[in-house]
Amino acid sequence: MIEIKKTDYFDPRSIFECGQVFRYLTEEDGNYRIFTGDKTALIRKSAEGYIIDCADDAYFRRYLDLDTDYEKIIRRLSQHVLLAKAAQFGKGIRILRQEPFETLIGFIVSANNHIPRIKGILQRLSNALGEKRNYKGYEYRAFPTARAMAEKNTDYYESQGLGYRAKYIAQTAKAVYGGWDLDGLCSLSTEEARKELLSLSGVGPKVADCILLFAYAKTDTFPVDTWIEKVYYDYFDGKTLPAKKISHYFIERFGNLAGYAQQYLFYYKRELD
DNA sequence: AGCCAGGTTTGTA
DNA sequence: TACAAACATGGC
Repeated sequence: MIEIKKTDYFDPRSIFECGQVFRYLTEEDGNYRIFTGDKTALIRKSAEGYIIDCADDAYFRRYLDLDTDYEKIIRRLSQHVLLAKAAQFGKGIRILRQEPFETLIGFIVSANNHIPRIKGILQRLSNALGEKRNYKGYEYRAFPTARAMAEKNTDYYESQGLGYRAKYIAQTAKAVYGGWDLDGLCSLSTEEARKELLSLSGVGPKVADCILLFAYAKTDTFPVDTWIEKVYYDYFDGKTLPAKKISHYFIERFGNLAGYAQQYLFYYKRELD
């Protein structure tokens, strides 16, 4: 169990609804039930702030990025007028450190897809292929292992409603099970790790950047999707630019804070439009 | 009813 | 290298 004192810089709604993660449930009382790998936790409000009910404090402390100083990050980003506004709006966000394989599969599924549907697909896959787990009487499924996913073929994933992504998922799961070294990316530079990820089926520039940011905490990345394109058009330049150049534009300005900037801008745009 | 989604792949010049 | 079309599905 982890206790978090009331602070501006931890808000479950912002953290889980900001688009970085797809495996969580909101409960009627406003609690968040979260899943990562084969673990679960319940985040609930308390008089002093929040309680993280979980079996492994050290794991969730890292997962929730509790040892990073977000006040400092926001102060630095706030030199830019729009980012000051966006960061103020999303100040409760924390960039999760998610499981690499789960993040990889999740963001392949995310391509050209709606967030509610992505969540549904990942839940279905977990229910079908994930191992049963139990925490304090709460039954749930782990995210499927690479092995479990590699045992299924394209046809299976099509039957699960993955559409044309079925092939990418089948191929990439087999690659990882066959020894493609996800863990090895930790020790690579952002640029090198990105290049490696791009060799996987279904992983293009945007998905690679999301994996680097949300699983490896490589914050010198700036994933560009349709929403961020709108942000750039509406607030920065008044014209469209290729995704690669938009990404470059923000990384030049914000360096290793670019990833945080991206999340604040994404959340701001998506919630306010 | 139709648009569109946290894009990638494939084909073409 | 750069750009366009094709791509499955279902939530809204």
